[in-house]
Amino acid sequence: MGLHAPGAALLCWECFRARENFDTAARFLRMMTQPLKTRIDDHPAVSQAELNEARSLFSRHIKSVGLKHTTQRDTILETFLGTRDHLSTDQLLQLVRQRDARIGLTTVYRTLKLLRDCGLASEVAFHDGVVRYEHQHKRRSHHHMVCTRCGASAEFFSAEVDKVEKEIGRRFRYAISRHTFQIYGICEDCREQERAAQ
Amino acid sequence: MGLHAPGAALLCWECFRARENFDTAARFLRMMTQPLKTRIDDHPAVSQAELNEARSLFSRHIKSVGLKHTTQRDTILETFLGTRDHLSTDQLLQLVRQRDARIGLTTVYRTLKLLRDCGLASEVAFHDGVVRYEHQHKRRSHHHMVCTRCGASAEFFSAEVDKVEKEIGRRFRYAISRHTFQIYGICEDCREQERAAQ
DNA sequence: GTGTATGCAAAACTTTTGCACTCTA
DNA sequence: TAGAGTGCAAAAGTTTTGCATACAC
Repeated sequence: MGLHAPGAALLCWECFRARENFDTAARFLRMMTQPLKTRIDDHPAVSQAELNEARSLFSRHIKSVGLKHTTQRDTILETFLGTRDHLSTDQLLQLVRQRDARIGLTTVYRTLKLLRDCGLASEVAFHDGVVRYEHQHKRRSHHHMVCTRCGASAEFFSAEVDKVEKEIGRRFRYAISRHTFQIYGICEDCREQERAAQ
Repeated sequence: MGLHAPGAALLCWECFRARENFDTAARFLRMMTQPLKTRIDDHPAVSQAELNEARSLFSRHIKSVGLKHTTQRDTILETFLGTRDHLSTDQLLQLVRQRDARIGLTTVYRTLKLLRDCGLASEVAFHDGVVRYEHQHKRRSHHHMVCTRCGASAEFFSAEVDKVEKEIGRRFRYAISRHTFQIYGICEDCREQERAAQ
């Protein structure tokens, strides 16, 4: 959620309401008073073996397109694989800098695109103005259920959806590379808070 | 596709390749030499009756949140309903200005959000950095098949996907509002052009 | 040594906001 | 006529680019 005027959070309800419609104001206040929940998934921590495999996949890709191996790219790959959330580039930068404070934002942007190109990362759009990435190495096909109030996201799996994907590709004669399936709604916790607040 | 340096298209192949990896360069050149294809759907032109219905729905929404009816909002609604594509705010602005040249970008942004809030428009993200809108009035639930080379998009329908949506909502106890399901791939035409170019 | 990678600062681009003025109800 | 809407210009926020320097092969 791009927050263009951070000071706005300090406005009182009436002033805020005066500028925005009721819904927007209410949504914003709720957002400001709740921490962003983390991702729910079935994804275990990445093992040493998997890390090595990912590293060699990355190396191969880098060589195949005539680029070079660097310590920064390695650090970024490792940090990325160590996460479980859907990360914005900036969030990843913060984590990367805990390992090497001199790595720049641009490098993270460029490396994430490389990771995307070789299939280790995939972009997820949650309709809030920022591109997020999740790692994709050896993960099974999955989809997202997103709460539009608190930002919680849960993953789910569905053989039907995977079947539909193949079928539609065949029907339209597309060579399919990937899909994104997000369901948006309001989670139980948020609905309860809402009920309690009334 | 946000094109940050329009001059880049004038670079010769070697210079461009020197700066980007092969894939990026190739994709960019293809993109620059092909017109964006339009949307394929089952959506007939909006009838006068539907237009009136949409207008009254919009009016009701506007009143219910304490806002006011204006000619600009009317013009934008009508223009929007007259389209069939997935429009960026800027594209819609161009169309709107054919009817009234004095309407500003900001108003279009604000009005699209109102239309989204009352369910007449929905946001579609095709992973290219711009938010697009499509109109949603009386449309049946549908999903998108997108070509990542030429930008063509086709709609498809699937009872299974709709069933999965309900089922997942129940399982996670979410109150579902909407979903987005996009399948990405390369269409037959682009694959043929690619084969021919080799 | 040649050419790619990096990091900074600046630019590009989309979206939001502040404000003076206009219009709706 | 009070309060909301509009359009412009400026700001905010994300992503990309230019360039001098550092590094990999």
